[in-house]
Amino acid sequence: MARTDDKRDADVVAVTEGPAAAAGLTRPAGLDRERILRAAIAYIDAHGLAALTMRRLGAQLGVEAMALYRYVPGREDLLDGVVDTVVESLFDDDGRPDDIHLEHAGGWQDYLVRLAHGVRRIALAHPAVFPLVASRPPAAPWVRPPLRSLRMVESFLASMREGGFSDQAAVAAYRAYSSFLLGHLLLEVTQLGAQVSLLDLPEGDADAQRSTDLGRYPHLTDLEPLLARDESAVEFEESLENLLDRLTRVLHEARNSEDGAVLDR
Amino acid sequence: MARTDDKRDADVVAVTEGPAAAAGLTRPAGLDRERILRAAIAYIDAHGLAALTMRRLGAQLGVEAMALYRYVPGREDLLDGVVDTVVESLFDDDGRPDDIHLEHAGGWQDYLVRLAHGVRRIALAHPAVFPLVASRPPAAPWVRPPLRSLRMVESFLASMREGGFSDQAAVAAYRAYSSFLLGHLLLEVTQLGAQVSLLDLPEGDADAQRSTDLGRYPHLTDLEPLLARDESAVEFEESLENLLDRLTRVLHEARNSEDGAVLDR
DNA sequence: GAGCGCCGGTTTACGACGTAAACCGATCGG
DNA sequence: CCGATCGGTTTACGTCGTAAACCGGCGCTC
Repeated sequence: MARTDDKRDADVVAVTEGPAAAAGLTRPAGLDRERILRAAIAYIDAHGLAALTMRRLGAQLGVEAMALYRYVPGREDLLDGVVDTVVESLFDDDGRPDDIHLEHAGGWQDYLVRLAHGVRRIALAHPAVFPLVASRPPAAPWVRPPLRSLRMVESFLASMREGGFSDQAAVAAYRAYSSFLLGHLLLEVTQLGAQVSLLDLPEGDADAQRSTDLGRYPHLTDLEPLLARDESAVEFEESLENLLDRLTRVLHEARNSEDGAVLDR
Repeated sequence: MARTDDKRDADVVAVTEGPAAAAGLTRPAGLDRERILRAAIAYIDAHGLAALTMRRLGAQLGVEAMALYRYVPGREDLLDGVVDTVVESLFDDDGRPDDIHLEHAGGWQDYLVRLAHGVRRIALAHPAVFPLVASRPPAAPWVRPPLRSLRMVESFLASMREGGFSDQAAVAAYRAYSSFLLGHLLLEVTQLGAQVSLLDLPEGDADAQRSTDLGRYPHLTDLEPLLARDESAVEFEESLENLLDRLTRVLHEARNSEDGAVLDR
C-alpha cells in the first residue's frame, strides 16, 4: 500500500501532541457517535473511502484511533452508520424545494420524480459513499434489488399501492424504478472520480439485526415473498427490449426530420 | 514441452517443500503471467475480491508472495489484468452460440442483443470481478459512462454508425445502452452476494498508458469530444420520463384488462 | 571445463492497517 | 476519602503490500 497512501495529508497535523489544547482547528475533544459519523463522511468525500482508516479518522478529530471504538464497534459498523446517515438525510433535512417527506402529495408520478431527484442529489453530494447505498440492508437482505434504506422502500411501496398499483405491479415497479435509479447513479458516480470495487460479504454473524424492527414497515413485510423473488432475468430482457425500441424510434425520427433533436444532443 | 522439468521429479517438488507441498493441489511451479491471472480470477470468484492478497495468491500457486512481482508490477495492476482478461473473454472464447465477434452480422439490433447477453454472461460468471468492468479505462478515462474494454466501445460505435446512426446519435445510444447495461448488471451482481464499495482514484501517475495504442480504435478517437461530454443529467431525465411512461402504461393496461400480464409476473 | 551473468524464486525488513487488552487521569456518588 | 466508572491513551499482535537483499542453478562465452 506504499503507493496509494501518498495523500497530501499534511493538513491533518497531529494536534494530538501533549495537552495542546491550543484551540486548534481540530475539535478539542468531546467525542460522540454523531460527530464521528459526520467526520467520517467529510473525510470520505474529501479523500475517498479507501483512504479512510481508523487512525486517520481519529487524527482528524484530534484523538487517538482507539478512542473511536468507545462509540463504534468497528470499521464495518462505522461504514454502516455512514450510509444510514447519508441516506436518511433524504427525509430529515427539510427546507429543500424538491423534498420527499411530503410523501404522496401530488400523486405517485410526482412522488417518483421527487424521489429520483432527491436520491440523485445525495449521490452527487457524496459520490464516494453512494455505492454503499445499493447494498443489502442488514434487516431485510432479501429485497431485490438491494436498497439500504428500508424506510425508502416502504415509502415507495406505500405510494404505488395508494396510486392504484396491484401488489404484483407495485413490486415490479419497484424493480424497474430502483434498477434504473441505482444503476444509473452508480454509474454516474463512478465516472465522477472513484473506482468501484467490492468487499466480500461479512455474513456468518449478522443475526442480531436480522428480525428487528421491521414491524415499522408493514408494506415491506407484507410484500416480502414478491420482493424476494429474483426476476432480474426478465427485467433485464424487458428493459433491453424497451431500450431497443427507443433507439429504433430515435433513429427513424432522425432520418425523417433531419434536425435530429430528441435523443442526440 | 509437456515435461515440467527434465530433472528428477522428487527434487523439483522438494524445492517448494513445506506444508502445502503434500497437498498436491498446488501446482509445482513454472509461474507465468497468464497462470497468475487465471489463478487470481478463480480465487476472487471463490472467496471474493477483498480476500485476494498477494500472499494468499502466492500460496495458491505453491509459491512465495514476492515471486508474483516478477510478472506483475503490483496488486493494482494485477487487478487490471484480471479485468482485462475477463472482459476480453467476450471476444476470445468462441464456440458460444450468442457470441459477439460475428460483429455486425445481423444488423445493429441483433448485435446489441448479443452483446448484452454476452456481457451479462460474464457478469454472472464472475460477479465479484464485474464491478471493476465499469471503471475508467486507463487509456481513455474520458469515456462516459466508463467502460473498461475499449475494444468493446469501439465495436459498439462501429456497429451503430454502420447501422445508420449519426455521430451524435451513436454516442447518445452508447450512453443509453451502457448506462442501462452496466447499471442493471452492477445491481444484479451486487445482490448476488457481494457488497460494492470503492477504492480511491489511483490517478497522479498513470501517464505511461495514457496515450498508448488507441490508434487501433478509430471510431473511439474520432468521437472523443462527444464521448467526453457529461450528459448524465439529461440522460437521467430522459430515462426517468421514459420509465414513468412505461409504468403508467402498465398501470392502465392492468386496469382495463384484469389479467395483468405485461410487467407484473 | 571454468567462470559468469541472468533468471526465478526466497528471505528479510519496513511501515501501514484493524483491533484486543491493559493502562491511566480525571470526575463523581457514597 | 475512596473506590468506581468514564474517556481516552499505550502497547501489542497479526496481517497487509512491497522494497531490497539474497541465492541456487541454467545457459553463455572463453
